[in-house]
Amino acid sequence: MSFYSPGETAEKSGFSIDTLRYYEKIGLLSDIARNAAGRRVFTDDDLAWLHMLRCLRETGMPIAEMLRFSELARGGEETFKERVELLEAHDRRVEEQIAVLQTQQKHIQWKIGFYRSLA
Amino acid sequence: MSFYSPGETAEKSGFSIDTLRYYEKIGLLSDIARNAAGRRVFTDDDLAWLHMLRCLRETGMPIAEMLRFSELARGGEETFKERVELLEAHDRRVEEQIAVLQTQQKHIQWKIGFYRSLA
DNA sequence: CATTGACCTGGAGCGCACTCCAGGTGGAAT
DNA sequence: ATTCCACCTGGAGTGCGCTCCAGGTCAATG
Repeated sequence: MSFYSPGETAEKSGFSIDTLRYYEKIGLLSDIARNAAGRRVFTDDDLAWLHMLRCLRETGMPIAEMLRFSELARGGEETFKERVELLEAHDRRVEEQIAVLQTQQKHIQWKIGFYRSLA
Repeated sequence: MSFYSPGETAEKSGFSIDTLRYYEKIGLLSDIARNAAGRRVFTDDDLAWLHMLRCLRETGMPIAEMLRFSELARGGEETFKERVELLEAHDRRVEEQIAVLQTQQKHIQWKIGFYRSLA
């Protein structure tokens, strides 16, 4: 079990088949193997990479930046520093997002309490 | 200081003038006063409402749902229950968003550590 | 009196991230 | 043998939330 059809991959990665095709087309996925019939065959490595992409997407990284990260990931060790910098910058943005959500969530909860107190 | 020009309102609310006009047009803002020249005049109440809208937007509520909330807010006390339900449902989504961000942030931080350990 | 600048309107345009579609292929099941 | 299904391609379309534009008004400033 280390090769996956597009359907299986969609299920495991949480991206739709259309999205997988789209990601390959724009260069987020490279060197996806094909079988004799021209169909995509995904490996465990592809799945791991998709897992990373999912993590970045769910934390709001724009596709343009994921593209930059993919380019770096295709490079060798000499891109480690830049990859770390990119991820650290993103990590700070995620931190900020969480802080905003927590602050605003307090407002919402206060508002709920306010309505409750009047009802 | 209880009347504000569109420019001041944009500055205080964090929405652009274009967005304020758009929000009025689609019905998120109602009964915005005008001066003799036909220009918008915002009140402290408008600002408070914009603050609420900002809170909902920053926590990812879609405009369609904010519209629903505005309708309820234009209603009287008899809509309190529904408003609370809407806000509570949203609160749960915000909770979920925060959880996702925190989980994924751990992955990012792990990845940073991983690259660091190889460098 | 001319210019400037903030604002007005209706409507078009944009950026992002998909998502859908038409038309076709190739292998497996009935 | 034919039906079915998952998949293929290039390209068009979608939904969201603004953002920009042309052309105009009005009050204040130099």
